[in-house]
Amino acid sequence: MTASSSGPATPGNRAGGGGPRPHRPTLQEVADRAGVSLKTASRALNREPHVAEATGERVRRAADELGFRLNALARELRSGATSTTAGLVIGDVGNPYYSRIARGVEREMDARGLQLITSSTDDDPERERVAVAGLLERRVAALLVVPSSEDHRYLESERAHGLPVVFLDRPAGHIDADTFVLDDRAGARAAVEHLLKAGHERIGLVGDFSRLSTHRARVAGHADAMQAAGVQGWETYVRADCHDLDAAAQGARDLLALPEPPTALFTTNNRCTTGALRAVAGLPARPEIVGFDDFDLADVLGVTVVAHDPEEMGRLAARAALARLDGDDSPPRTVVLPTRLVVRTAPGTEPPPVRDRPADLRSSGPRSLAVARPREATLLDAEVR
Amino acid sequence: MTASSSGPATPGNRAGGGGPRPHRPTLQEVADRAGVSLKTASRALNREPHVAEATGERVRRAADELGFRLNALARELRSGATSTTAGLVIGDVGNPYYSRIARGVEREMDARGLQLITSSTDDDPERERVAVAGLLERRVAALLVVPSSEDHRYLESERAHGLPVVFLDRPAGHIDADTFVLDDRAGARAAVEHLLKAGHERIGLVGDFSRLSTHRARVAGHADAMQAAGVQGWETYVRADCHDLDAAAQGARDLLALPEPPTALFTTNNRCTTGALRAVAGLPARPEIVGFDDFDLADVLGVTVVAHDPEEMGRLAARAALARLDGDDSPPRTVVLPTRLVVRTAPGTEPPPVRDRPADLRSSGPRSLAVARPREATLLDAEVR
DNA sequence: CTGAAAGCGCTAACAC
DNA sequence: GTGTTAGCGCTTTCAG
Repeated sequence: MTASSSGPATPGNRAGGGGPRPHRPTLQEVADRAGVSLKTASRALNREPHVAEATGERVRRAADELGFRLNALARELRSGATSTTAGLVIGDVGNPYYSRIARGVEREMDARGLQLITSSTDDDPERERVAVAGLLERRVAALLVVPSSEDHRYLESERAHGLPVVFLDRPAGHIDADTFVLDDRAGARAAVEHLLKAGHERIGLVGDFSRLSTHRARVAGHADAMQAAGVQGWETYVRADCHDLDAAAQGARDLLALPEPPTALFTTNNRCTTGALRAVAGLPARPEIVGFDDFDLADVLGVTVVAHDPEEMGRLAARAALARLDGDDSPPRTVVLPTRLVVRTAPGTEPPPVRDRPADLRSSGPRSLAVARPREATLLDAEVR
Repeated sequence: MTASSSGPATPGNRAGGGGPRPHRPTLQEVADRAGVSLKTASRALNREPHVAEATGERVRRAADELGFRLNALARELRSGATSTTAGLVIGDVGNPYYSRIARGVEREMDARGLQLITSSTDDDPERERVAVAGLLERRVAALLVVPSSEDHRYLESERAHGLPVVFLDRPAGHIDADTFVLDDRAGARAAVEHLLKAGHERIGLVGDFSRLSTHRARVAGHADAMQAAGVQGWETYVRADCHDLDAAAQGARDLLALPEPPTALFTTNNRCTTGALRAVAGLPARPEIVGFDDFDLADVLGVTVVAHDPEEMGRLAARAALARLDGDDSPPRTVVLPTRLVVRTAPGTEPPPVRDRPADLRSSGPRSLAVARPREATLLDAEVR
């Protein structure tokens, strides 16, 4: 897409030229104009007590006339070690999953008067490092991170210096800090058990980067279900490293092109689900799809999903960080948030017949509203394949 | 959703208690430890020239040992009027439309070394005011705003003080500043003409808050098409103020419950489209839907949309802001980005027969890749209903 | 190549 | 209720 514009662009002289950049008024100038001391002006503008009504009014008028704004940089430098910002490092704000996390975090921080600086890393460990460094220099009051890297020892000293550090979505490496994750393994297991109960045996898996712990945990859950059902050779049907829609669609197509193609797919996140749905759209024999992550049109499309609430995860993580700021010095905890299998039927599609399965499988139906058990970072252990 | 956690929360003493908050090392301490002056330490850590290799190395080692981080607040306070942050004010990061804008802005700012502070306003003018004030105090290097309020004169003095201010998605009020908007009116007109050409006459409209200029412009485009086709009484089929999915679904249901229900719907943004799709899912006679904004599963669902690229809009706006920072002092411009009608057919659905329409209508088909014409904020004039 | 002094804009701590 | 003094942590300026 291109666009026309109604004015020619001037090359521009580097380093903040651009016409006369007028002077920004300082507090001292406001004070002078109002005929008071610097400190009185400060008090008036910060609406501190012990300022006469008339004086305060005069100062505020002077400030308005000058177009004055308090300088938060100076205020925060002077009055403490941390700024009134919080930092959030995620994979990609453009991805609905992360953007809902961001929304939840933002709401809580906003309620506390903190503005949120968000950085997307595209799940690149190096970019995570750079983003975090920037936030630390900026003296954020709290730091929330969806880890891409494997080792977060570099944040240990920050924690020791009193910075609240909270991890989301994936456990951090080699650091003992507050962490909020989903019950990836149980959620995935429930999804695959659902497909097994519906009579499927050749169940394909389309997943994200294999280096991501969430991916590994979800594959582990898939394996749990398959092994419990006594299904062999499921590893053939696993396609990982599908990080975008096209890769996911291709992964799904590859699976369906196998000599004995899968009759169902488990897609391990929202992008994989969308990609797979594209791949199977219009196919005569559309395989059944169960996806991890709920999405807006899943009900319309009748797609069964492993649902959870990313915004809530963001809120909880933010609240934990704020509690630390308020002096909570209890030991770091890992909170495992439950998932919920939401079974849906494609419109105009008869649900496939449910074949009888062994009892051990039948007993473990959808984990509706399962209560999370605390688990200490065991998700990292999910080593499968 | 609830979750259990593995540790009790302590109420916490206000104001940054939380165990012994150790001292954060300063540059002076690093310098002392390395046995150099403060200024030499500064030069070494900022990798400025004129520092002996050995000296630099010694300083950086001392910094590492102390866990030192430069303080961006202090640096930026000392070295200029603006920080290395940029501000973005949008409706809701959790909404894919805005989050893609945010992504585009973030990419450009990141390339320039600016971190992005994002605030969601829920399209509330008062919250816009508060968010902007916070960003200004923080001395953001540039400010990008999706306007919720009607009057942005309060930003004129900031612009005069040299702050690049750019508006996105909707024109600002009473201020002459760079603006990037969509060709809402033409896009809407193309959408409705498409439906008219397909033989529909009773075309419902489900839209957002009527106070939003984008809504008004899209209704105007709807009106353009209806009037050109000589269709009367279309106003009966307009439902506005559907700001969330439920409201949109309800709006669609209301329309379909009319004595003479519409046979097609034009939904004026992604939320309205999703809501309407929910409302019509499973209906025996599903009305045809054309939506403003493309979305991930539109192809799978076979929904015709008015497509455009929010991320690109974000990038362009960010680039314009950065150009101003680099001294571009050309007159403010308004860039109208084109939309593109993407026609899709629902899977398993025969496209409805195309009735013959008057020639004036046939001549104005889908505006595929229409080139935008510059327009000076005329979108605000879209007064319909 | 290195250092000493000054001060960015504001608030803390104490006067008065 | 108001003013004075000092200084947050760093970079700038100017000397060596």
